[in-house]
Amino acid sequence: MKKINSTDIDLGLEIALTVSAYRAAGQKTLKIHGLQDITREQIGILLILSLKDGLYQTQIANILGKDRPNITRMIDILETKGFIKREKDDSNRRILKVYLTSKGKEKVDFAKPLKERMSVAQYKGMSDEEILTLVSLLRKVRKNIEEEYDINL
Amino acid sequence: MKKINSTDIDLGLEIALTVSAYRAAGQKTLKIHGLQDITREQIGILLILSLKDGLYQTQIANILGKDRPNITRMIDILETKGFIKREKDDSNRRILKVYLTSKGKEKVDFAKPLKERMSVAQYKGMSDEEILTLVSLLRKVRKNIEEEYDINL
DNA sequence: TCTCAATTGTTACCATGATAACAATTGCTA
DNA sequence: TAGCAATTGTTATCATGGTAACAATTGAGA
Repeated sequence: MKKINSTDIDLGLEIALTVSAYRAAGQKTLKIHGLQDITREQIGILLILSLKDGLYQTQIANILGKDRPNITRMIDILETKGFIKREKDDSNRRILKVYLTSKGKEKVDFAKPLKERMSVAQYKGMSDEEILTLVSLLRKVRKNIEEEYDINL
Repeated sequence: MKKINSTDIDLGLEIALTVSAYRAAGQKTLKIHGLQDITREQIGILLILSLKDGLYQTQIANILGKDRPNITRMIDILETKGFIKREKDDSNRRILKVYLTSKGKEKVDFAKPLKERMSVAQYKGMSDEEILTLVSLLRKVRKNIEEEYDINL
């Protein structure tokens, strides 16, 4: 039983390392299943659209916590590859609504079980209560930082 | 009181959003304090070296969970800006040991209190036990993923 | 000793994270 | 209604995340 002192912990680093693990796992999964034509981040966009098609770019950016320039770039790539299409909205000509194509729907159907596997694996040996505790504490830390530094993501 | 179901949570997204908050807070802090000549990630390297000077690049990469190409690039930048210097090691001519310059030490001395402020702020309203629980659960998730996907960071 | 695999740092390449600045559009308000 | 601020998407720029491939070096084993 190792004893940890909370002041010895670099929580930011711990979280960054966890993100690295997710990324590595995601990329390995894509490679194993032959999904070389798309990235983990791009699939994130397709997954969002599979839940709610026709979101416009800023909405996608907000959901995923990314900037608009990033979304523009990724959507460019996804459109070039034929996974999504952009459509102008007559009621507000500033926005571009984004829709999955049939090719995009196929891709997301293929990818969903892979994500599901990770969802299950990450919680191995953890109770439902522990999971909720983890998320709750994580959100608290995030809220603390956002308030202290006046950040609105 | 909102009731959350663990299957409704996208933990990967939660963690990614938390990282975004850290990044935004860090960058905002750097800007406010006029540290426009360096980034949060670069300061991370300086901080590591302030704890243990003379590490070689792969060691730094392992500590920070980054790839060697990334470290090469960042060290290039830090060396160009005069914050660190590389030195060959005669006992092993493959490695390059990295040392803080006096300019680098100044920078890290300036940055340390800023990091300290974030360390305190992030835990606002949390008990020591909660902090340890959070880290413990976070590490468990990371370990689960690393084992399931055979990842060695 | 010779050979070959592993390690270290590098380069090249692509995708993402982030900021600043811009045009087009919308909407508030004086 | 005229003007101006806010919103949306885009472009350009720099830094980081990640992979593949490479040269130099090291080290272990035949």
